[in-house]
Amino acid sequence: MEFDDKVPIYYQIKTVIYDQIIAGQLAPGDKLPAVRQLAVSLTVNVNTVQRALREMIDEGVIISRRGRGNFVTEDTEIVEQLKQELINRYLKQLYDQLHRLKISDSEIIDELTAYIERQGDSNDNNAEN
Amino acid sequence: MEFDDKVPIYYQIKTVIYDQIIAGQLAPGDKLPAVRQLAVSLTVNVNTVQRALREMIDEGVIISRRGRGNFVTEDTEIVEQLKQELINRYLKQLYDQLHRLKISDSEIIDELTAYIERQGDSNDNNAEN
DNA sequence: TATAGTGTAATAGGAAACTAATACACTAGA
DNA sequence: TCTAGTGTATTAGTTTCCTATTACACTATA
Repeated sequence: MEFDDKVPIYYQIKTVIYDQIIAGQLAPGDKLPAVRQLAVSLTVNVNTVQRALREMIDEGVIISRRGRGNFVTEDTEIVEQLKQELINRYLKQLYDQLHRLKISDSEIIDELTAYIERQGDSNDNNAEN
Repeated sequence: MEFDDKVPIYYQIKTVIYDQIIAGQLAPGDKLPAVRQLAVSLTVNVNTVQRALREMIDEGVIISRRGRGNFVTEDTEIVEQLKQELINRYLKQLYDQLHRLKISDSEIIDELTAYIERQGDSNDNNAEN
């Protein structure tokens, strides 16, 4: 997999897995691929995968069962909270970035709308989950 | 200044200065603070400032005059291009992030609108530059 | 009970970012 | 011409992230 060299790999792995959980590709209770398997498919060291998992386990999103595997929590409350937190983080990021450029609230929405009109043609209908 | 420990400091410095140029706090032709001064005010090493400047110089946004200082380019075309590039980069980032969560185009706009309604009260009118 | 599959831990080494310190090169002005 | 203010370069040392390797602990099952 390709990584952004400006951000720690372990952190990007965390993002990828969280995205999959929220997008539903990993449902509550699902077993994750084995750490050694993840390491191979991400072309990364096991320790790096482990570091990402460590944080997700500490946050309660992933449940680790020694000898069995890692699982997505069955607590849908936690998953929902994670989703809201991520959405909010992403929105805040954009809002702050554009505000620093002295772009007004209404312009921000206009810009995003225009961007989606431009780029979003082929993806206007893929949110049926 | 506070930095995000997930991103190299030199890169964040670059972002701050670009933001100031686009927001107009640094106009075309303006002289930047001396590198040693910047290092102090950012509580960072001179070399780190220099690394950020190096990239901006290479990109043509900053003009370096040995013995005199660093200046914002007077080529407003370059500044305008930079602005469009940054806006697009930020928008793409949000769009990709939310799409990975399987959020549809229209929902993205709804979410952003709601976010601004929530958070934007105190800043609804600060884009008069 | 042996073995394969799983998570976890620890050590050593390399690369990138950052700091610290020093020196050099150029410019402007007293 | 001297000096202060500026950008630039170099070297050495620290920290964080990442890799590689090896070992250990637990679980399920043949």
